[in-house]
Amino acid sequence: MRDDEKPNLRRLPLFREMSTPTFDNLMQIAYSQTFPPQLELIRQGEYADFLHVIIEGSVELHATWNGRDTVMGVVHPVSTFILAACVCDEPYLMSARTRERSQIVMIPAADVRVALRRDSDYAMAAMRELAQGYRTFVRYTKNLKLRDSLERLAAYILYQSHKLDDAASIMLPVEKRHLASYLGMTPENLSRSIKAVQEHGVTVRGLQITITDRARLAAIAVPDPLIDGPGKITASPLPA
Amino acid sequence: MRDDEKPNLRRLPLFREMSTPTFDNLMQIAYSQTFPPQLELIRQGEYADFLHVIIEGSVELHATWNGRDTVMGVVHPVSTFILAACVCDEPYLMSARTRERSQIVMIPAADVRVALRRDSDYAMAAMRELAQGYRTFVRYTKNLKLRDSLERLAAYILYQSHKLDDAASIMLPVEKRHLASYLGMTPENLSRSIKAVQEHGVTVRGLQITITDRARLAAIAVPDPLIDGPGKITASPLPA
DNA sequence: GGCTATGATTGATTAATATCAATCATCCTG
DNA sequence: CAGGATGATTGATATTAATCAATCATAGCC
Repeated sequence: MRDDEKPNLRRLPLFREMSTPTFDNLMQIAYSQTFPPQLELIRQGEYADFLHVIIEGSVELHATWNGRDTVMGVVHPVSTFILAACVCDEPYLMSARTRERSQIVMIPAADVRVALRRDSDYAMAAMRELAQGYRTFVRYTKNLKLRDSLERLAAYILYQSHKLDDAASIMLPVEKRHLASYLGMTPENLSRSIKAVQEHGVTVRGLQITITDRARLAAIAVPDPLIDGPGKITASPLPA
Repeated sequence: MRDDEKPNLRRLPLFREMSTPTFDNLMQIAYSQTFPPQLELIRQGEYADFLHVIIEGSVELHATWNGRDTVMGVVHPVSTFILAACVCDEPYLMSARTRERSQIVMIPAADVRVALRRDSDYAMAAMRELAQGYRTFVRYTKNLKLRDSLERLAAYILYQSHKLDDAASIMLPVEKRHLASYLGMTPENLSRSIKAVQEHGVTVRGLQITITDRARLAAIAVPDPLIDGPGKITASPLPA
């Protein structure tokens, strides 16, 4: 991989605190690659060969069973994914595909495990990353189990706005049918929920959503940091 | 805490590989307590004061929002819970209550964090525990999003049997309404699903469930280790 | 510009699940 | 043993969400 890409990685929480020799060693065997859109990077069930770090673009995590498919999350730069599978040396539980042209750094999982054993600061960072990821998933599950679909949409809008300093207007970062799947509903249902939520302090035009009455929207969403997350402080990590 | 309780803890993956001084030090400040049934040990939103280890009994993890409540999991001996909150030094995302009279060892979270920094083997073990817990939650979420309620019940029965060496007959380990909540449905709905599943290779009397035709049941459940877990190999860890 | 592919929306319908109300077991207790 | 609590079940109904089918935008693209 190119030298000018390394500082980006070095800034990541997972790599920030590791020793320089360990980092340089990992970087020598890591390689960087740019993938076209819609490419399946990882298929669930395969063994974890590489820790992936997304540098540019975005990657969607999804899961399949018995012919059905659901979006589990989206990973944005700069963060790692499928750390858990690498640590456990077990099969991936989710698949991953690029949503757009994306640059990914891949580090062989075996080398990651060696580095973890050798560098305790690195292990601490990995531990924190996994703990964050664990909590992200607990919140996601609470959202699914405790809110119905209209409430989930309202909370999603409110949270997206909150991440942007409570901006009144936001653009949906993904196609609507992918958002629908992520929120645990069908595209048709999302369409109707979008119509319904416009009775509660929101106007929608295409992918642009404007909050006209935050209090009314919040009355539906009942935002809660124990579900929606801490706000604009950190990027959400999503290992696997 | 009593000396004769320590070997039980020492056997835990999380404590097995740590150095003896670190372990002894932690044990000096840890204390063991027996709680009555139905006692709220942890309330979601509070800050993580203690890492909890369950020695005897069982503990239910649940989550609350806007007056609704849902069961997120059950923890059995010997395992830890709410590790993630301790590691992150952030509020608990779930509440925990004893299901029966239970013995719990509590280790101050601050001391756990110190021990993690000092003992890299301990950090490695915590990392693995968190990775396992993360994966457990990914599977749980996949189950909720990809299967409908009858399929979830069928998979649950099949998996409980599988954990007991494919025993033909199992006893439900929890009250039905708690199982219903865990499986993401109402008690009434579980009742009807139990009736429905008896058309597919199962007979139920009270809490006892007998599989009469495994293939027929599997045709509904479509068991998958990427959702249901690895089988009878390990106890499922559930930190937080 | 018209054509085509893709995704979004809408309407009609069905299926799944929740809710409400009542009854039925079961167990515990006095 | 009767009475009372608790949880399970059942039936009727309402709500929610999924499915099916069609239409509608939009964005390339020739």
